[in-house]
Amino acid sequence: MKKPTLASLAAELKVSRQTISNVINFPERVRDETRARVEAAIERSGYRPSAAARALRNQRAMALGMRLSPMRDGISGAFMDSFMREMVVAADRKGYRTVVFPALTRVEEVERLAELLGSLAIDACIITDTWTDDDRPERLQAADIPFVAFGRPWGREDHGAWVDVDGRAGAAEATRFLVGLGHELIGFIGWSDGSPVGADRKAGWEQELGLSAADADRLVIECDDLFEAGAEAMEQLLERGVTAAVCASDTLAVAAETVRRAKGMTDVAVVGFDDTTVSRAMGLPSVRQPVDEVARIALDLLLARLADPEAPSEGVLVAPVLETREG
Amino acid sequence: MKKPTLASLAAELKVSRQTISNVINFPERVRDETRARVEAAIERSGYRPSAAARALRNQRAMALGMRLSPMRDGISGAFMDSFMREMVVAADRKGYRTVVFPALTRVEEVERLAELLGSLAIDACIITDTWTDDDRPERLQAADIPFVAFGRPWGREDHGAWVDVDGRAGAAEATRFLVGLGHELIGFIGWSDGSPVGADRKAGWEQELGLSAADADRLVIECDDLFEAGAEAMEQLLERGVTAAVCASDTLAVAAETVRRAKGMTDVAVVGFDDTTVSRAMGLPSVRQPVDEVARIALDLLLARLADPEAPSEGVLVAPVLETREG
DNA sequence: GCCGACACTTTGAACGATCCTCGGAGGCCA
DNA sequence: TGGCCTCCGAGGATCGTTCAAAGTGTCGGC
Repeated sequence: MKKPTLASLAAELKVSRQTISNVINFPERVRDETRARVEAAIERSGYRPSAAARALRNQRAMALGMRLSPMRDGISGAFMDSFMREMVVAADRKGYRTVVFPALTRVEEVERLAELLGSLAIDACIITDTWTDDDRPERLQAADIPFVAFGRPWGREDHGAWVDVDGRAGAAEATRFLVGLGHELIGFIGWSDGSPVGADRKAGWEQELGLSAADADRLVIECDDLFEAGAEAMEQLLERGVTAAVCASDTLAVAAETVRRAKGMTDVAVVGFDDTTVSRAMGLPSVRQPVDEVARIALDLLLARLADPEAPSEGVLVAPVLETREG
Repeated sequence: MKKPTLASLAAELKVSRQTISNVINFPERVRDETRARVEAAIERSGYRPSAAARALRNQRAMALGMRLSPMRDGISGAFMDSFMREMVVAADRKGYRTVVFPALTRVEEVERLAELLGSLAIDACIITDTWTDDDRPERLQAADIPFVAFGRPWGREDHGAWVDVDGRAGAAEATRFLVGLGHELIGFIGWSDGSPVGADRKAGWEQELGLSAADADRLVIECDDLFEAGAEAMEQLLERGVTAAVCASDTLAVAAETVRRAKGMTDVAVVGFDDTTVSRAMGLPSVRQPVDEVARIALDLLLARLADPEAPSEGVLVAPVLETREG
């Protein structure tokens, strides 16, 4: 028993290929009785349209490409994985498959995407982890590769379509939460890697407290996004009299919280970022990035672009949510 | 400037399509001079063979399918993600793309795979997280879907091709390591979910110590794979006089280590499982599953199966490595 | 000078789905 | 009854690649 095709099914049912094709793609064009008969035959035979033939004929792969983001250190490292999950789910709902591929550098990423698009294996792509002066957007535009970015155009003019989470607002909300708990000296533990995302979060904290530059400097510690470094940073902040800390990641927050617990300081509070399983398990407040919403919006932007390549590209900023772990 | 195809390139170079095809697929069939000319033209024009047309003609998608494993709790949750990474890298090296898709249940996973295979979007698949009485292997066999499993056939007879890591040997090695450090009362913190993987690791510890059933019971605590539960378990083990603990995961091990540090017990030791970034950062010994090797072997088995569907299926057990964090 | 051997190269025919054009059946109105 | 329109379906052409088979041209041997 060979795999059924449009032609074989058509011969069997004594209708034309076109009729079956219509049943699948434009059911309203076919008479009810015929449609029912064809649908039954499709069901019975287990016929599945060949994605390859479709792609060839329609010049549409119905697939999206996405680089497998490199392994990250720390507890928050799984964050991009969860975004990828949501992206794949969203694409799936719209009938798009997702092709993942490895790449060591941004340049290689763009090369691979060009290859996949050129060979009609994907129609468009999603890029993540935009950075200051990231040149992928312009490379992709130059190569005519439709894309959407998770991450805004840090220091760029035109950047194509993008979605991002307002980290500044999230950090500000976390800070307000701590102020609401009665804290007055609230520190910030951030990243020392020059990440624009980290700078944005720090800005939210700073803005909310309206600190003088000198005070801000005293209350900030920037370090690697690692457990040990975070613990060290918390020790230092506590020595400086701080009673609460906003952290740029859950990795740092979990470390800070561990220090707090070790010292039994029940009047000290910590807020993290990314709402990871670990902070959730520890009952640690954390700023959640709504990845599902981000993925949905990103996909909508991408599909809009595919539908009308001439349309101007948009950027969307999504508000994060502080999970306070209360009631 | 449209996208070049075999035919357009051939016309431009005044050679036939087949010649260009040969340059790409069987370079030795083409005269050196012609080949050089064609290669230059390919380079210059940026020609890329259409994956869709190839798949259609060859009835080979040159792609593998893999379910996006559901989000896991805990620090070790990222483990399957790292396996997926290695799998994608290995496939890529052999010229295979990887298509990922979501699925809520094992049954849905198999359905999606059948659909992808039927529509010529993939040629084969990889399944992970095999469980006691997992019926995916037989479903896949019934549907004639080539596959390889990461995970052995727990309680099954014929299971097709598989690769797994010898968790029992890993736990035994961890235990030997602790014995070598002079520990005599070594406990085990495991999972309470009935996982065969967990049982295997526990068996390795038990076997190495040659305990009586009563003693073993007293030295084992099984709980959820969560930080809080692991910390609680460690507290209890310490009360029972244990001086070292083998843990079924890094999540539990990090929790146990945190308890140890909080109590300042420098003569107590903990060993984890999965060699995650967190345990690495804490300098905690951990049993590493060589995912890259597993992925390579899994892919080899899968490709062998595709090359010769009649060949008997194999199972391979890979030895894990204890990372002692010493010099 | 003819033949076969050999090394390349070309041509036609698939792979399976969809677009496009066209034809037949039936209904409606004059 | 004839003309016209609508609704469905039929068949050819097409997407870009590769296989199979047939076609060129060159050379040596007899």
